[in-house]
Amino acid sequence: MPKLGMEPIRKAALVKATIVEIGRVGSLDVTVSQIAKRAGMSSALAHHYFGSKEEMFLAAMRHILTLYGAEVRGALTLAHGPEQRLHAVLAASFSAANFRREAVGAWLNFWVLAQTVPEAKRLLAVYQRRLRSNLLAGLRPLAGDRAETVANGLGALIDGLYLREVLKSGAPDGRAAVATALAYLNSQLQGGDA
Amino acid sequence: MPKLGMEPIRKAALVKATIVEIGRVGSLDVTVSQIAKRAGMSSALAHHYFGSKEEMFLAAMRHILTLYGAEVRGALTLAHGPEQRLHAVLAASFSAANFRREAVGAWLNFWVLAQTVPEAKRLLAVYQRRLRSNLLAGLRPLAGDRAETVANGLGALIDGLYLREVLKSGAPDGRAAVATALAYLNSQLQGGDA
DNA sequence: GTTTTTGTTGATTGACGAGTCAATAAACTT
DNA sequence: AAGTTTATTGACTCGTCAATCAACAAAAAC
Repeated sequence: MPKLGMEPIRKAALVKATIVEIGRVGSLDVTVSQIAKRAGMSSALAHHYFGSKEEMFLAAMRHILTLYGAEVRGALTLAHGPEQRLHAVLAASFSAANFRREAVGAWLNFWVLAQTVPEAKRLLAVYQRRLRSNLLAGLRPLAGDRAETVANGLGALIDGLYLREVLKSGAPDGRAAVATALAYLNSQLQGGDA
Repeated sequence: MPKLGMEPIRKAALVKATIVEIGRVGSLDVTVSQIAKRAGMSSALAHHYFGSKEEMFLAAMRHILTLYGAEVRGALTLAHGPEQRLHAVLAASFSAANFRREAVGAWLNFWVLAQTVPEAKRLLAVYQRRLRSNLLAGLRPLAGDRAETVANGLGALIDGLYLREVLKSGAPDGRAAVATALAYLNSQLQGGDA
């Protein structure tokens, strides 16, 4: 009973399942069969649509980055003025969605993947450039020619805070992370060159 | 020709080989045979001494953390006064040794491992506590009751800067990372609560 | 209405890998 | 010297898994 036009549906289901399985197992040691089963199809079909497991990983990574980008963009449309825009970026970075098991597993493992798979490294670079550009847009009116420096530090701080929240024992606390990042921001904006 | 007392020698060689192989492959997808071969013995012997691959990973992680701890301690003995002590911690965190392929592979993969292996998470927690305590010792004389807050941010910033240096395309630049961290520090110390 | 395209899977291939075991040998113990 | 402990490995077990293939089915095209 082959309904036509299944390809996008199947692919979307596989991408979703890939992310869920990576989160469940906590590593890239997931089998195509596991993924396919969760997506409700045979492993042969998964190979049919993606060709290889690595392609599935990369598609999953693209999806994660797309989701994050959409969240940031959504938050930005509601923000007025540089301060609010910066706050929106921070809030999106530490949103509950990013602390779900699937997202955490995806991010940590994609960092590992970026070491060896050039396309993964490229995708991460795209994300970092976008984050940087968003930060700069908010920072330039506030920090002038120091905007670049502050953006560098703030970008790294975001990643570092995320890592800590994710690896610590209790439940992650996005609000605390936002507060720490804002404290950094304020002191950089006040202090001048220091 | 079994010389006695081989156990510590073999174990040390295996730990070293484990770290090198993880760095070479860029993931935990290394086989015991690869590790054993690099350490100059049969895979059976590796199993004889460690029992399982996971034990090898954990021993390697302990070793990496020990090395890092030693480097920090070494830098601290030469430092006089809070400022120098803080600088020593930063310099040790972004030393050339930590940017070698093996160390990078180890850290990234241990973060992943910490998601699912409790002992790995415990070891990382130990490292973070030590880093925090070292930072606090330097910060308390300078920041008073804000030392805790600053230490939190600085610890996260260190991890984040490391991640960025490691994932970026060119050669990592430890000096720039130290500079960024110092800028954070100075503005936090000047600005007060902001 | 036959050929082509799209969807789908069970079965298979070919390879690899963690962990075990039996066997060998040298050193220490008594 | 007989027995025990330590060192060491080749061969093996048992399992897994990515990727391929042959085959079947339905829709679309011609």
